[in-house]
Amino acid sequence: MTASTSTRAYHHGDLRAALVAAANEILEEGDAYSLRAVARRAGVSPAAPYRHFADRGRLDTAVAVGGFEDLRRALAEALRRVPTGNSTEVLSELGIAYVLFALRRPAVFRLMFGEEYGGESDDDRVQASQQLHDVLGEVLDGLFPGASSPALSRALWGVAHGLAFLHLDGNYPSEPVAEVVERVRSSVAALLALGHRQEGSR
Amino acid sequence: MTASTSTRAYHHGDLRAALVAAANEILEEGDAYSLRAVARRAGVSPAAPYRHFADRGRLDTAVAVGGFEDLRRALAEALRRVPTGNSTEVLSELGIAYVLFALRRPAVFRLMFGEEYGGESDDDRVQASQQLHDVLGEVLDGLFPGASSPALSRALWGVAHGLAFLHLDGNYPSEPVAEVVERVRSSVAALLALGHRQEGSR
DNA sequence: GCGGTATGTTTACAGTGTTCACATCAAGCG
DNA sequence: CGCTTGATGTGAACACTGTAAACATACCGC
Repeated sequence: MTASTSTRAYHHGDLRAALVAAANEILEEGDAYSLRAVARRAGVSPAAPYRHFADRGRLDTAVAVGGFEDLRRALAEALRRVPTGNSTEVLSELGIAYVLFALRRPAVFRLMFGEEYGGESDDDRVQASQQLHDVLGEVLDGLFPGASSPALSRALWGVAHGLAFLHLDGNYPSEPVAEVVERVRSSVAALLALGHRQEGSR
Repeated sequence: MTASTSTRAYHHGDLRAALVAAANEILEEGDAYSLRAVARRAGVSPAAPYRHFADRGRLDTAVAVGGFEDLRRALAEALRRVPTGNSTEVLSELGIAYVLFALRRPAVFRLMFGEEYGGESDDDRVQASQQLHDVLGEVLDGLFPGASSPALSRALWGVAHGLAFLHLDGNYPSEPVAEVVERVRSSVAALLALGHRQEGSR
């Protein structure tokens, strides 16, 4: 009745989920993150996680995948909040949600994009982020019918992603939030205004 | 007669520089990166680096700062290669140089942006990346006189930064290089074309 | 030449990822 | 019902890491 995932309940009752949860707690509290610390918080021995994850990297991947789902939810919610049709506002709101997510859960965000796990090409992490990319593509398709292209969605994701990292890395202050929001908004606006000026060159 | 840096030559002859060099070697060869590994490659004891860096994090910072300088050089060179005046091409070339740098030295690039060293606010790393930011700002000022704004330079750096990370993280294949170049170019183009369409919305 | 200080070494400790032999529990089959 | 069997967790162990402290040494200014 409880869970129905592949790994259900034996001794502990879905460790693996408990481990991922513990990892998120540690990351959010800013405590030192390690396989052992996660195991400790979940109340199991240091070797226990190895029954569910081949690697410390695999645990990281699981946490990252969860983060991607959360991020996707955050973006979807932002979309619901904004009046549809106004492309500038929609794009701004998406970018803002993206950056704010990064600032709200910096450690998870870093885990999501930080380290590449040398593992196989079927890496869940890549797949999860690909899904996110697809969502953005659909939104753009709705905003700019006909003009939507992988190139465009790439570029816009790039802006949000880049801005998020620049904040995380201390290039811009993360406080107060209102300023961050304004920074993202003005960046998107500047970008959208750019096309006009392009003519002048040559 | 040899060097004239703050830390000159005592026993070893400018360790610190040797350590940073060793670190870069290790990172570029993809070997396991650690304080001890760096010390080993420099031929000194594991404790020796502590005479030059308070922390492993400080070593990382030094490596990152070096990376920022290299990146700035790479961008400057790209600027020299491109016919001035054509804004689209200049921006494309800059973005390409940025992304290619990330792909050429992925580990260093990750070190530059990956982990935040909780240290003081006068972090060299932040300062070095700020310099990079300023350079981009000047270029934009030349390209779009009057229209240049922090917002614009933020956005454009964001694009390059985001694209670089998306490649590094496996969302896009890093080979062949020609495809990467094309991907960056088309992203920039799509972005610059965006402003035109904006009118249609309302 | 001498003393002091910058530099490097040795030794040591706690913490990490990982492995392996072992214990235990759930469940299914006889 | 009892036994095997495989999935799950434990304990002890190994090599490695970052870091600290006490010690050694070489350079430099006096």
